[in-house]
Amino acid sequence: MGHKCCSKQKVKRGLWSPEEDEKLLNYITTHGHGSWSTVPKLAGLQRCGKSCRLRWINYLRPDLRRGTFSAEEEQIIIDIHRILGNRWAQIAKHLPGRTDNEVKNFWNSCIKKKLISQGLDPKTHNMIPSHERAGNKVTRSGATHSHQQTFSITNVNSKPAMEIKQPILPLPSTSPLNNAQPSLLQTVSVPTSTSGYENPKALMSSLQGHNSHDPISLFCASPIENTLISSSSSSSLNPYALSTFEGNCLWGSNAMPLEVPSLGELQSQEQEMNPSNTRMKTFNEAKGVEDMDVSFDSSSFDLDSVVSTFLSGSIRHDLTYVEDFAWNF
DNA sequence: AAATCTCCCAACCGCGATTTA
DNA sequence: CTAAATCGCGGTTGGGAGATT
Repeated sequence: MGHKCCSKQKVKRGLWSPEEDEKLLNYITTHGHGSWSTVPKLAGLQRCGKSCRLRWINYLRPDLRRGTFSAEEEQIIIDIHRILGNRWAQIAKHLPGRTDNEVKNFWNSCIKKKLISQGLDPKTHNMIPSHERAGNKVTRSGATHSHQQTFSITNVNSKPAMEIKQPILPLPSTSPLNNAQPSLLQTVSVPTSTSGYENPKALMSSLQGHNSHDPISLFCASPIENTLISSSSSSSLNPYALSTFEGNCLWGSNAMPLEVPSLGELQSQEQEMNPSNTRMKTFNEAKGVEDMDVSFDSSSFDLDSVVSTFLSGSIRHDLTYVEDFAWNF
């Protein structure tokens, strides 16, 4: 049975021969792929367009990196997976020259096992309770909350500061974040006057003065995150990790959801200040790096910018997070 | 040395989203 | 506006290579 998309023609399947690779490579380098469905015919291949596309993306593209993943790449995958879950394409975007397929395979064959051997649930990135760890069995539920220590961000109205005593998500002991940034485990005190939240810039300034190099704390405390968590777009996040957010961060024991501007409100503020600017800019874009496509629409929020910020903070310590966000508040 | 097992990765499949006619 | 075509993504599979028995 062939693919639906090319059921009319006879198509070859399975591994690609060097001759086929050459044909496809030659065709695309001279003509570009255009419509993938026409590529096989024009390139003289008995393959379906879908297969050609996959072969190009995963193997023939000249900008592919290939080879074993570095420790840094591995940590990036783990860090982003903790936030996004199995969003391989999104994760791969942060690893130049790597494909989603490659990242997925690497996760399934290596990282997953490594996390399990460290007693971590690869879905939630939380510790697996010892009684569930026997035989390396990883249960889908149950491991989520048990080893999470509660920390709270107190209600704006009840206390003058919020405290973050734990990283919002547990980091593996091997995480460079743990080594490089002991401040992760320190208390962060951030003035949380109402005006501070009405003016995101003020909040950012507060954060800049307090542990501004702490990605996790800022990740938790930023108005953007609060928006994410409290909006329907939270489905973009790793649902397992998200339960951690909900259980221990914003809706924890004595915590109340913070009153922060919604994304829409932030956008309109942005528009008021700079009406010609229809998009928010990421740090990368502002620096002229490849467009990361972080345009916003009314219903969803692209996590790339958050992840970029998260990563930039964990990798580069020479810039403040306020700079990294570059929200143009 | 042969048979069997295990692991890895390239490729396939199905589905939802987006684009096009 | 709608249906068809196309694209892109994530889950899964199957075969080859190396390890083990």
